[in-house]
Amino acid sequence: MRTTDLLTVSEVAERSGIAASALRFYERIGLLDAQRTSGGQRRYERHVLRRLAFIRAARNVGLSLEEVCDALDTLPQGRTPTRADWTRLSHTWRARLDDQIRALTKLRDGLDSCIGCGCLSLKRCAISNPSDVAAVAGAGAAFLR
Amino acid sequence: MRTTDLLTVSEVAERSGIAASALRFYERIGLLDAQRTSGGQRRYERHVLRRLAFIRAARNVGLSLEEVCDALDTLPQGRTPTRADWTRLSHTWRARLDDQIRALTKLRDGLDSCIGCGCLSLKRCAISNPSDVAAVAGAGAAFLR
DNA sequence: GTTATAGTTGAAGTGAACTTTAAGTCAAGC
DNA sequence: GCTTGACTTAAAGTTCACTTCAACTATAAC
Repeated sequence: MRTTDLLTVSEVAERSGIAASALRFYERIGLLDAQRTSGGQRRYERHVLRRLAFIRAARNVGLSLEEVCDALDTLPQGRTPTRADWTRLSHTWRARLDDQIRALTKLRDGLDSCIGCGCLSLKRCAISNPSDVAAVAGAGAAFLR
Repeated sequence: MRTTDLLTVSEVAERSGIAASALRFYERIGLLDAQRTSGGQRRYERHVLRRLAFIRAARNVGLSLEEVCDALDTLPQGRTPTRADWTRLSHTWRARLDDQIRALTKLRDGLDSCIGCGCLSLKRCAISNPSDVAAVAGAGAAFLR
């Protein structure tokens, strides 16, 4: 095994928990960079692990890869993000999480009252009225697949 | 406009908020039934609106169409579901909603502590550790698209 | 130097949940 | 009875986020 400060694709895959094929895919859509050996193999700097953790966290929060791209584009290229950078970015997530939690809670409470009243009238029922949830869904984001 | 007790596909689409193409799709996968006119056009009974409200609510809660099929298959065919039927079904949803709310809340609180501590160490951070969320994601369900 | 393992590419495939298209048919109002 | 708008079908297309494939090449350990 090599002992440089650079990581191979399978090392990054294992450490990040993201499949090698996904790493190549991310590179193709411009979400991830890699150096190359003389033979053309990828070698990753360690900071990609943080970037990947960021990407995964963002995906968990319901952002699409496109949104992650946009978010990361607002970060300074090359330097480690400052606390201010991080705070700015995380505000988006925070708001999103709050919205999702609110919508789900409302859905749950609506469900409770349905059970409680036995109304069976789904079309008037809170749970079947998805306006709040729809507002949260945003532009085509897939959440928690 | 006709004045029978049956609804056309576009009427159902408008009242349910589900596109006509989706209604045809649902019929193809066995999720929805329709009578036919002598000429072959679909005519829906009014109770499909409740079924569709159910389907939409289930989708909002994160169930896949396959799961919705399974859920609806546990309901008695033909008769209006009783309160017991409804309670049984909604238990699944309730548990799911609780799980999702818990996971999202944990994620949000982890994010708060990241901002608070300025750690920037995403890989050790609660928000980048998706174990709880992953557990909620289930079998390929798309949530809040 | 040989060999096993890990890596490379572009292109095609996957699956969920639909939507769109094309070519034609039906129903309602006048 | 004719026109207009709504309806029908099967098949192909779409989007997202990847994965799989086939054919080939590089690297590391011995």
